[in-house]
Amino acid sequence: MADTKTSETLSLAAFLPFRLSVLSNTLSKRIADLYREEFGLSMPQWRVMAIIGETPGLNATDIVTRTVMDKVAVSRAVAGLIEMGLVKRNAAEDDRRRALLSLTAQGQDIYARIVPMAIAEEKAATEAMSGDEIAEFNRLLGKLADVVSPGRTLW
Amino acid sequence: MADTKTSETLSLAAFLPFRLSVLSNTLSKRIADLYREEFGLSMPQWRVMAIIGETPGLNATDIVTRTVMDKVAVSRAVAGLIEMGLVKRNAAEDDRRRALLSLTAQGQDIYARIVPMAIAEEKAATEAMSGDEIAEFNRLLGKLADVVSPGRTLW
DNA sequence: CCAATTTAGTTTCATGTGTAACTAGTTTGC
DNA sequence: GCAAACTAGTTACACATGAAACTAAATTGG
Repeated sequence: MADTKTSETLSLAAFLPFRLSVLSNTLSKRIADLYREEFGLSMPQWRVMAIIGETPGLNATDIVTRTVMDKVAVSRAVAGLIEMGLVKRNAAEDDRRRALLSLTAQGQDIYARIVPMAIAEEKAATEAMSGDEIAEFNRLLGKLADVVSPGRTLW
Repeated sequence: MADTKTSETLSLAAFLPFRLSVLSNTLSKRIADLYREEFGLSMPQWRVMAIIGETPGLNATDIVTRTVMDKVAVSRAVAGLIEMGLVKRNAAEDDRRRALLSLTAQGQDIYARIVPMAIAEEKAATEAMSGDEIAEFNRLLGKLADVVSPGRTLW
């Protein structure tokens, strides 16, 4: 049976993982540039600050699970932030391996200045959508995330 | 007026650029691992193959604009694919700087084997959504992309 | 108790990635 | 018709990233 194999072709431009990747990378890069210019923070550093600002007293391992960042990336980001004087560590009393992290006064200042910028970025990106559409998009994003990383339903 | 600045906090887990980034990176990594194990292709290499398979006869610059990849990344991916014998180049007659790219027979074989895998990945990721939801998600993704990179409405 | 194992976090090393400088070919305009 | 400017693609370099090995502290079990 000469079932001529008309090799199927894929439209990359319509391929969901590709579209997601392009959008996400463009957006991330834009935000990263902004924070780097404005505050000298890398994207990993900003993520770490964002988490500590939101929930002070976490240790590095907590940050790894919450930010889905690599262990090494977190370690380096924290080291940089401490050097910049934005974050401080306090050894946990019960377990001296664990270092509890929090923002310094200076770190809180910067955090307070970044948060509105972050919110503005998000608002700018979604400006073409109605409130309902944004909610729906977030809901569907959750469905995707849930299939792709089932464990991570912590949030 | 002592307007005590109760520094606002941001929920990283609900922050759209963050959620997009985590989802996209998880998905990309999964697909990248698959292609690397199965075919020894890096993600940039797979993207280049996908574009050439879809539209043979493009040159590197075309690929840059269509894949939103870096010039250098494309150059390196193409070099690797040629070395593997999956892609061939033919200098354009009218402009000898431009190298027109197409898949070799072997390249087409691999392409034909990857396409169904890619489609299956996409299907798996969207399995929790109805057809309408998928369509809606894509539509809203387009709205976001359109705001974030206005030029790129080529597709 | 204390040796063996586990866990928190860092350092090392090998690889990937982007910016900038470069080479080669083409177009422009005088 | 050719110097200057431009474009396609590659190479070099500097930096970012992640896996694996490592250090130090804590837990486990015998």
